[in-house]
Amino acid sequence: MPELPEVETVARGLQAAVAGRQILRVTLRKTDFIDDPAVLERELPGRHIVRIERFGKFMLLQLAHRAVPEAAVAQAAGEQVAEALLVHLGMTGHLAPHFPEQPLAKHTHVTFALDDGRELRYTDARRFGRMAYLSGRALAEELERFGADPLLVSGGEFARRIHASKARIKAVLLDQRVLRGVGNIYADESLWKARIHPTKVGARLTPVELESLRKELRKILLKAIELRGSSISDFVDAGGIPGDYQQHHKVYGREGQACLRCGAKLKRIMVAGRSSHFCPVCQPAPRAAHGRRRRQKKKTKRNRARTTSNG
DNA sequence: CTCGATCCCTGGACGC
DNA sequence: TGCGTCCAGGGATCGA
Repeated sequence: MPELPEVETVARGLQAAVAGRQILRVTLRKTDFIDDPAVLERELPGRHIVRIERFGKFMLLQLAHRAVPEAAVAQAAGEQVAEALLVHLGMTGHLAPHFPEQPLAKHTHVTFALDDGRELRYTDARRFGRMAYLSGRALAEELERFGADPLLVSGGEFARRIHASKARIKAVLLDQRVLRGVGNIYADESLWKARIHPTKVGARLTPVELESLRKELRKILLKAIELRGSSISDFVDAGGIPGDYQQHHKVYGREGQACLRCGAKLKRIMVAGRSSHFCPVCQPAPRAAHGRRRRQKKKTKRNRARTTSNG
């Protein structure tokens, strides 16, 4: 299941393989995962793929009407992208270049014919992915929906974002509006490393927990990128090669096995509709959320000045 | 704002 | 061998 490290791996592979190429033709088959198929057919032929980068769990294929010299691309890095093809791999999406004589894989739904004779093919058995051509204001607005990149976010911003949520930390980590790119595997792995129970409320994390979580999450993501992602189910990179990080999973998929830190039996529970793997000893359960009586003796009413407002 | 439930979709695991 | 059932989960959506 592609999360940040897997998408980063694919994006890097595509950057090396097809950046600079021109799209000549677009062939669509099933299209229910495409925002507006007609727009793809109308806009993409003739476009040049300037650069491919990752944005959260999306790949951004930056496009232009004419070829852009490499030096100019490097110089423009980080600037506002004018137009792009957004590709989300969902659970089973693959995007990779092929030679036209290679047989079409099952569930190939989109083919881009390139100017060097190859084809960029998108396959997605379950079609949980998404594809959209966006430009200008619409593109900017789409990208603004997402939170901070967990590799780049500062300690202050990370703390502010997590602390702003009353949801359980597992749900917060999976919320793409808070952080972009974290999915189920890396959420569980980072919580285990930081010794935080998945049902602990985000707003109740201590400063120490927040900083530990940010640093461990970052380290885990970087290590996973280095190993080209986790290949469980059927993830492979743009060159068809699986990743190796699944060998390093400490809790994900290890329900019932021994915690590698304390030996306790790892557990799995559902949080926010997703299975969550954790160590019941290393990651102690938070105190019941409703246990907020006690201590109110005679303080009675202090300041009732809480704004009921919102934002 | 946050929650759970439901849906999307197919392949793989499992039981018989 | 084959069939039915359950499960995996990112994200959208809906009602509570």
